[in-house]
Amino acid sequence: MKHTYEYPRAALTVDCVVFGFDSTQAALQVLLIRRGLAPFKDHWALPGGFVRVEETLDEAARRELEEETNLSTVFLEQLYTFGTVDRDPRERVVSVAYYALTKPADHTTAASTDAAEARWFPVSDLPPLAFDHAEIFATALARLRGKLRYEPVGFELLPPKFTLTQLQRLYESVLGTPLDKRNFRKKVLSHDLLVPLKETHREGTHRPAQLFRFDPVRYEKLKKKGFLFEI
Amino acid sequence: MKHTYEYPRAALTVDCVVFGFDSTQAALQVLLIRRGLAPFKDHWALPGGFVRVEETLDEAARRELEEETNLSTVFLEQLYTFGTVDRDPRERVVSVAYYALTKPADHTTAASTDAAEARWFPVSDLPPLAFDHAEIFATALARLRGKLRYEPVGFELLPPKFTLTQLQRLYESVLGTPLDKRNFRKKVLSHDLLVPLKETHREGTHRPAQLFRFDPVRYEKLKKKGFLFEI
DNA sequence: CCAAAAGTGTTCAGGCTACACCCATGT
DNA sequence: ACATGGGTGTAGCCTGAACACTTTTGG
Repeated sequence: MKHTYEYPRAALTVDCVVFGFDSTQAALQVLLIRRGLAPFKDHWALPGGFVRVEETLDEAARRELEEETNLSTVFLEQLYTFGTVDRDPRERVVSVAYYALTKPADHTTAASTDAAEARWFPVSDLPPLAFDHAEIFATALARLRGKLRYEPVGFELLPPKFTLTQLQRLYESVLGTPLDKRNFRKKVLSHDLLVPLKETHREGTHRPAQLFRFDPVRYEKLKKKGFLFEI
Repeated sequence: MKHTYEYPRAALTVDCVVFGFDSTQAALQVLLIRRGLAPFKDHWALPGGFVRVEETLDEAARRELEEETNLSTVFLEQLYTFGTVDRDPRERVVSVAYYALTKPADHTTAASTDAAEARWFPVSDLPPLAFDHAEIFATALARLRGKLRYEPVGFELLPPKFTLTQLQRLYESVLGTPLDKRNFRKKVLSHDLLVPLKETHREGTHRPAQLFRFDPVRYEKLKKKGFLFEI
């Protein structure tokens, strides 16, 4: 069935910048898919696709994420809308970009899916991207950096149980600067949002590390009182 | 001429939240237009309209602003894209919202224009708005509050020459809290971004106030060195 | 001389930075 | 016993908050 309008209309898509964190390599990563069709056939691109007329933008982003990368229940937030006229060579396409944060547990399921090839790349070493996806990615990374400083989103990138060193490595690789161990620990613990568990993380030939979990309930309470995370 | 597509497409619009500041009343204001057509006929709404297929989103926002309110050369930044399915009763409409900051000099020209009636309203006393424009406005105000704390955008709302008291009143009415006069002056002057002029602002029966201007060149230099405004 | 807003410094407390050593474990 | 990362405290500095009086003008 065809659809006819008085004036020409832009096509509307969503694109997602999906971040993941590899604790063993202490590297921030992005999920890309390889395009099977022209234009930019065989190039790497952000997962995304057309917005259906009966779904919201958020729903479209979540649907595409699930279809293309098999990820669900991730942190997802709208980023920016890209609307230069020639960003797609075929026709006018306006894209609402989102960024997503995923926990490592979801990673394995992510790669093993769908028709298109999906792969994690370290943000420090990305392949050339299709369309204006490099610009979208840069915007997302800048946003993640800003967000991480003021809101506790870092936990979205770690497993439910994590060590303070893992958290510090995450902050360091996102912000791109080394942080002082003692000051970092003092600061994050001072917020009283991390609950120490009765377990430890043992790995390698050294003292085991205390495991913590993030307390989202307590965070919601603090937020209502006009609280800033600030690290 | 008709335009036909394989799948139904959402219409794409831009809407602008235009802020102004009335120094004499120390009140933050928003520019609204009265709708001449259904739906929401005679309701107040944000200025905005359809995005043409050959113009970028930024261009569309600027064009609508000029057509509907006769404002040009204002600070304009993309805010958020609103895409719930039923936000427009007629059909699916996705709206890219912008917010704009205008200097008082532009205000007079703003009201006296175009077919539709345009008026400034204090943000503390808005009429009911059409569509989901109340939500868009709330998002814009929150964004302006955040932005003002970290970037020197306040000057976009003041005339080129202004007094420190005017600047303080602006901050107070946007942030919604009274500020300490001495601390405020110390802080803003410490950034070294305000240039004292050889003129004073005389008004009423009291000591005249020093006039300042903002130094955007110096700001650009500082910004490159990773500087934060922070007030 | 009175009313009204402009302009100006100091003190105190709390947070940020810098910094070095002992602890628990596996081999 | 040694190698490896885990874990801890303090002192100086700087920044933010609180706070009251003098100055300049017009009427």
